[in-house]
Amino acid sequence: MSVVTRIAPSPTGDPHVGTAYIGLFNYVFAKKHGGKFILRIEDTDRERYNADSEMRIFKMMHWLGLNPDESPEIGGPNGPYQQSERLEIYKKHALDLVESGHLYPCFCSEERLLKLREEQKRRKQPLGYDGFCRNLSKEEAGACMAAGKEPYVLRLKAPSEGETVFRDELRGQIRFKNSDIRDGIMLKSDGYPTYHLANVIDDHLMGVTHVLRAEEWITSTPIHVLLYRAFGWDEPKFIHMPLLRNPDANKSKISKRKLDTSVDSYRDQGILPEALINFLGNMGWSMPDGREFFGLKDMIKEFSIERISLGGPVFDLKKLRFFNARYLRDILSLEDLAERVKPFLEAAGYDWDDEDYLLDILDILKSRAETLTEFVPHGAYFFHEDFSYDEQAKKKLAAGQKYLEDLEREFALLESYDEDSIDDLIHDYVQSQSVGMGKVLQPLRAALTGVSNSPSMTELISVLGKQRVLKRIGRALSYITAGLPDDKPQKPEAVKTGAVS
RNA sequence: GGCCCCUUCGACUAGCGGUUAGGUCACCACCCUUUCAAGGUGGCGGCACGAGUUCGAAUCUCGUAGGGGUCACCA
Repeated sequence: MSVVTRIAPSPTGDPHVGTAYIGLFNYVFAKKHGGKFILRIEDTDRERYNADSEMRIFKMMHWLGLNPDESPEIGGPNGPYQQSERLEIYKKHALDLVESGHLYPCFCSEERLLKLREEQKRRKQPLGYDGFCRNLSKEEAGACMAAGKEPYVLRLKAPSEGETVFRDELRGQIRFKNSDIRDGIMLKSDGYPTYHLANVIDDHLMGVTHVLRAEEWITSTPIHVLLYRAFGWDEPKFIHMPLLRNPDANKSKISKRKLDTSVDSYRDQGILPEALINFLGNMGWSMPDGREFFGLKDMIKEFSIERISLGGPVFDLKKLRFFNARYLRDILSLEDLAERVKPFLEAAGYDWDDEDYLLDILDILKSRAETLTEFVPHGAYFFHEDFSYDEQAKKKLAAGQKYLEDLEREFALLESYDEDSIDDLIHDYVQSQSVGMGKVLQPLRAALTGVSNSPSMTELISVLGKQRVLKRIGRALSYITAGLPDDKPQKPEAVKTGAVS
């Protein structure tokens, strides 16, 4: 049997990390077994529908490398892949179930339902439909329709006795008493199906063999099972993944209010898709050999659902950033890194003479950045000559005037401008002055960067090049003696972003 | 509240009857070092609890507790 899985997001807002998470496992599971991965859009809630969101879901999947084999974008043999375009299919199947007595029309008004719910709450009874329309005869139903009691809905006629048992591949048998299964609405009065109906019909028609979805669906699985059986269809295998959790005390289900759940937002913050995938791959799953760094291909190679753990994993930003940092400094090639960083630098208004200069900069900056965006503040002084000096730097400059004057001369005379020569020059000079390295290098750092923390001076001097170095020392010296023409108090942020007034 | 699921360091996890309970993030210390990182070394810290099964339980069973999910004309 060939494996078919699917991700079925609802386009109602920002592309969600939960979609990415479940999408990842569906994708990997399908590919592991040489099967197909389908992207289906569940847009049956026209109140919350958002066309922009749908586009962004497609983009997210591509960005993450979770490319579906069938989708609204690329089509496929079992389309359409947007549920809003499958209304006739649902209607036909729903009517079949009415015919066979598994679904029944319900004419109850919203007011009655509301009242019923309040009454149940007041009496502390279990909530749910009371079956008022459950046993209407055909004649009575017809009379209701004739009396203009439309629109009406179609409800599931859940068995009142016995139990519904199904198997979760990770948890084993799960049983529900049928009396606990409510007569839920399957077809809404606007002609759209609810999740349960649409999901079952589509999964069957699209040949889905394995339903990997979040644990929150376990309680509605018996409804789905009842539907499969009512249709006379084989059930797929159910695999319920643990729920991603908020990092709060209780570890509640991941939510927008407590955590940034937008994949787009992480992308904009400079998180790499590889890092996000890798991070998500470690949530509730582990490599057989304990490896923590792996890509999609590795995960496909080693994947098995037996290694899924069921405790809900907390979505920990710190660990995500750690993964991202590892990709930035150790896993991506310098050239690859450059391509990823460029859009962020360009957006900040930076430009550079040549590619090699950029590569050099990234090489010495990459162990200091956890996200792509951090290259912008960290790299500010590489791209502008008119940076300001922060308070620390100003103090260092004032204390180091003599050293700067000497070094300006020394560097001007330096013939071979490479790291070794620079290193020698500095060491010789420091020795000649009989002072600590810091006494000399801190003012120099201030002069070259405007800040008091930076990469190694030798690297910096080498990467900046002789011209810039001399120019900057000169500028610093004139600042010391005269103050810069625009020597206004600078906010630290101004330095960070590279913006100079 | 009913029903369902879950439970190993603060977080992510390894473990699937016999281990000094291992690794990673975070945190702390030290080393390296001109500063900031990175890196190296070490440290802190855990089997929710109680019974039972067994020669032997983190691992199996039951109970208790705790947490989560779900009870919509949302998915």
